[in-house]
Amino acid sequence: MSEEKNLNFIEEIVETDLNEGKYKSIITRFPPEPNGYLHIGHSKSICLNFGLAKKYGGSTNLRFDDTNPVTEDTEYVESIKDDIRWLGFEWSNEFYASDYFDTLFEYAVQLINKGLAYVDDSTSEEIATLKGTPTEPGKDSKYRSRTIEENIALFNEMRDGKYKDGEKVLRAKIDMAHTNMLMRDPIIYRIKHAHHHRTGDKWCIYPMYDFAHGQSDSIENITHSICTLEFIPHRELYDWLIEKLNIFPSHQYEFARLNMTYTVMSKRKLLQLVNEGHVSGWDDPRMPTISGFRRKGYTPLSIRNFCEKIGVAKRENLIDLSLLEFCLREDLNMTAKRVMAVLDPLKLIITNYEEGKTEILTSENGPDESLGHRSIPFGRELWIEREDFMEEAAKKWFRLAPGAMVRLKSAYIVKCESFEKDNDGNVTAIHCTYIPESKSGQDTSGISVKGTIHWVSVEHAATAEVRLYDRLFKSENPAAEEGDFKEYMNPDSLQIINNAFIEPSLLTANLEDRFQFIRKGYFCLDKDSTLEKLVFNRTVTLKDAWSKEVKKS
RNA sequence: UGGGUUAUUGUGUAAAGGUAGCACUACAGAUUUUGAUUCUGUCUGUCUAGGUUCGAAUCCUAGUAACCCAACCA
Repeated sequence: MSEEKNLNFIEEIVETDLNEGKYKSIITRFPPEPNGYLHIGHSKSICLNFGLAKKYGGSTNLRFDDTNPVTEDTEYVESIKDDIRWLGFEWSNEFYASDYFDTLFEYAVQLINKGLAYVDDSTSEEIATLKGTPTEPGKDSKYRSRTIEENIALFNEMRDGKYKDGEKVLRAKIDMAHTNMLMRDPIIYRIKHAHHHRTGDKWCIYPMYDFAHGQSDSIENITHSICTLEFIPHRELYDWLIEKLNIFPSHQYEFARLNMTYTVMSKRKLLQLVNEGHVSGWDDPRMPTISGFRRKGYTPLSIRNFCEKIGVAKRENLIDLSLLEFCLREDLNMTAKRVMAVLDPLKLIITNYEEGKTEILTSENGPDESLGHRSIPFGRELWIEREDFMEEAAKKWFRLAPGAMVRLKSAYIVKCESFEKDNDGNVTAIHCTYIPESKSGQDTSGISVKGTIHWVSVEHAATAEVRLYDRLFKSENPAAEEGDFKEYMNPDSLQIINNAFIEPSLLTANLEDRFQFIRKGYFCLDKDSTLEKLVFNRTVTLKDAWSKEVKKS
C-alpha cells in the first residue's frame, strides 16, 4: 500500500468515519449568505466541500444562509450560483435556510417547552451589559424566569407582529456564567419587520445564525459541516442545540480561511471598494472575487489547482499571490493561443523590402501542435515595441540597437541600420534591412541571433484598447496595516492603453478565448468590447527575467 | 488578567517515536524563432527552555508568540 496519501486533516476525519461505519456516505454543504459576491477564499471552501463529496462518493448541497433579510438579495443568489458552476461544480440540492423557517419556529417552541428558551424584553444594551465580559461572568436577565406558558404566548405574539423591532428576543437558557460567551443565553430569534427576498412578508421574526445553521445541517443530514476557524466557539452551541432538540447529529469541523498577499478578503472591505468607487464593481478584474478573476481571464482549472495546492489546515496563513499566478500560467501556457500585439508602438521600416508588397506568413498558434497555425500579413512597415529598441545597447541586450540583429517572430532577421528622432529627442522610427534568406522555417542564412521580437504590420494592424492590471494593494497584507486599508491601495493598479496594435486574426476573438500576446502576457477579451472597439484585459504577465536583470544593475 | 485555537525554511503544506519531504518564491546554469515554456542544480526550517528515550517536529513539564470570542451579522 502506498504510504504517501498525504490527506488533509478533514479527509482523515472523513476516512475514519467511513471506515468505522459511522456513515455509509457523506453529505457536505456550501452555505453562503447571499449578501455579496463570492471571492477566492470561498473557492477554497467550495473546492473542499464539493471535492470531499466527489472523492468519497457523497453529495454536496448548496444552501443559502438567508436569515438576515436586510442584507440579502437575489442578485447575490444568482451571482453565487454562476460562480460555483463556472468553477466546475454542481450541487445535489439547492436549499435555503428560509425553506426551514416553519421547522425552525417549531424547534424554538420545543425548546421553550423544555424550559430551555425564554423571551427577553431587555434592550440590546441591557443584554450586552448583563452578558459580562470574557473575564467576568454575566448576570441573569430578570425575564429569565418566565413560565413556559408565558414564553409560548409571548413568542407567538412576536411572530404575529405584535412587537416592534428590538422590543423582544428569544434566548436559549443555558448559563450566564459560561466561559464561552456564546453560551451565555444566546439570542436565537429576533424581530425584524423586513421584506425577505424569498419569504416576502410572511415572517417578522428571523432566527439567528446559531439557531439556523446547525439545524439546517441537521435537516439535510449533513454529515460533515465544514466552516472556518472563527466558528470554533460556536461549535459548543451547535452541539448543544442538536442535543436538546434531539435531531440528526451533524458535526462541525473548522479549517483556516484563505488569506492572500496584496489583497483583502473580508466582505465588508470588498463592499467598501465597490460602494466607494475604488473599483468598477464586484467583477472588476482587480477584485479577488471569483467574478473578478473570471473577467480578468483566469480559468476555473487554475483556481481549482490552486485550492488543491494550498492545502487545508488549522493555522493562520497568508498565501503568496505568486502561487495563484503560477497555477494560472501553468494552465494558460498549455491552452492559450499565441498572437502578436504591440502595446507601445514604434515604427520599423525595412528599407530593402519592396514597397507595397505583402507576404502572408504562417505561424504556430502555440507550443502544442493541436493549437494549429494561422496566417499573419507582413510588409515593409511594422510596429514593434518601443522597449525593444535601445539607442545604446546595454550589456546582455539581445534586442534592437544600432547595428544589432534580431529575428522578427515567424518572419525574417533584420539588422538595425539607423533611427530617426524628433526635436524632443524621442525615437520616431527605426530603419532596418532584412535578410531575405532568413525567412522563418526556410532559413538558409546561417545567421543566429539571440533576440526574437514580436511585431504587427502597419498596413494590416487593427487597434484595440488594452487594460493592464496590477495588484490592487501595495501592501502584502493591507488588512493588517495601521489605519485605513485603503491608504495602501496601488495607484497604478490599472493602466489603459487606448490604441494598441493587434494582428488582424484577433478581430474574430471571442469572450471565452485565451491568448498569449507573445512576450507581453496572457490576455482575454473584455465584456466591454464592441464591434467598433475591442477591449483586452491582461490576465497575468509572463515571467520576465530581463526586468530582473535590469533591476539588478 | 477568562475561555478557545495554532506554532515545521521567505510562503504554503507533509512527516502518526526511526533519513525533516513536496510545491511556490529566490538564486545559478542548459536549451529556446517568446529574456516565456522546458530541463538541471543551489539556498534557507521543527517557537523557547528543560525532560523521557538508543532515537523526539512528534511524548512530558514550564514558558513565549499569534489569532478568535463580550453583533438583535454570518
